[in-house]
Amino acid sequence: MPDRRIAHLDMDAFYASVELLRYPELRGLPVAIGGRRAGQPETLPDGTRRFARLKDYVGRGVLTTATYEARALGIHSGMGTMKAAQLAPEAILLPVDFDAYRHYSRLFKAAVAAIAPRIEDRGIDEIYIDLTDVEGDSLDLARRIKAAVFAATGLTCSIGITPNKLLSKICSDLRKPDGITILGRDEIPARIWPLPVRKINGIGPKAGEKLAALGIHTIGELAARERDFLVAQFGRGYGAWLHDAAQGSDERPVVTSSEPKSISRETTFERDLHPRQDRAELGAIFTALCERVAGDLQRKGYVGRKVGIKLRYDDFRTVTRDARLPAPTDDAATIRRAAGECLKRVPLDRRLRLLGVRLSALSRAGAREERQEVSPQAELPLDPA
DNA sequence: GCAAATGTCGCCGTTTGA
DNA sequence: CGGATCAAACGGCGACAT
Repeated sequence: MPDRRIAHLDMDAFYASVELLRYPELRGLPVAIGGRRAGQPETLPDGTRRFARLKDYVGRGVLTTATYEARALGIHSGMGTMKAAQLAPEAILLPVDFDAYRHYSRLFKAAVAAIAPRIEDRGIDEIYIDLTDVEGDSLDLARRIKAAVFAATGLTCSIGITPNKLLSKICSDLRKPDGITILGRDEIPARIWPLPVRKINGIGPKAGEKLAALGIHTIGELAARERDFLVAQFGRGYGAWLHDAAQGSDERPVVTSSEPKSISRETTFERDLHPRQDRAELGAIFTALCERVAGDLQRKGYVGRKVGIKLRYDDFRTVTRDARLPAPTDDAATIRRAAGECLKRVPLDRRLRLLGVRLSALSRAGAREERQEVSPQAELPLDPA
């Protein structure tokens, strides 16, 4: 099996960059994008716009993106908006507009597809591209793809090209923004091994901390460990995977189509709510979540057979419960009843900050389920009767 | 008195079917 | 009739990702 040629493309500060397309006067300024009703910009009679500042924000939201100017001030995605406001009170704050981001997402993906059709979707702002059978030099292709994306959207991206997804994902991040990084197997020791283990997609906070406790900080240090040692520390599956990843080996194919496994809605309340004191309010929120999930299912044409709930207590502990339905559904009232049953199985002795509803075990709504085998009577070999 | 929303996957203990 | 067994399914949950 000859080496593949896989690209990972990552849009630069995607949400923020889309916002800059419509508010060009913000270019060069620190700008952060935050959830909910972060103040909509207001247009003055003379046509100039007034923007909300981070310091004006009150609430419990987090930032989803920030421009590179804002990042220079210590702001990053996932950071509490209130906390970011302390670091950069004068930075501009904009609300998210997912419809706009989805629009530009489609545009950039279509532009890439015109050059290389084997694309794996990885969320709204990144993709893997299988370039193995595409004509042309890697650097040339990277330039062509970036030019096509810019022509279609006015947005820049960063690209890594290597023999597999693992390495390409690392590389697309090495020269950001607007960068290209091409790397062959022979360059792994020099370019990959010096990097921190956390650069590997799949090593998160927990594994990173455990590795650090073992004195393993760089990918090279991980690569130097015996496979058996890692298996002993992390278990058969994950230990072996860590070993392979550190060597830069990864055979996962580029997957060009997939079906959703679950559809969910969740919400964090303005303030923590008490299951008894705020019963009515919680009930209304719960019902609304079920209606929204049902709407999502219907719009996307799915029915689900498993209903699940998720709740987060005021101390941030999270619990889930789910239950199988007798038949798949996309009906809000049916979902609401099942979710209510799940809720009864969970201790409701303290305040809640979040509630969520999920449907899984999905199937397409259109295709009339072929009847389940229903002849339990016929096969009870343990019953001599 | 704080840390969003949505989704996937793997592990593990328990239940169930045979 | 009861016990033992094994695999699949289920349910809870943590880790990780964007």
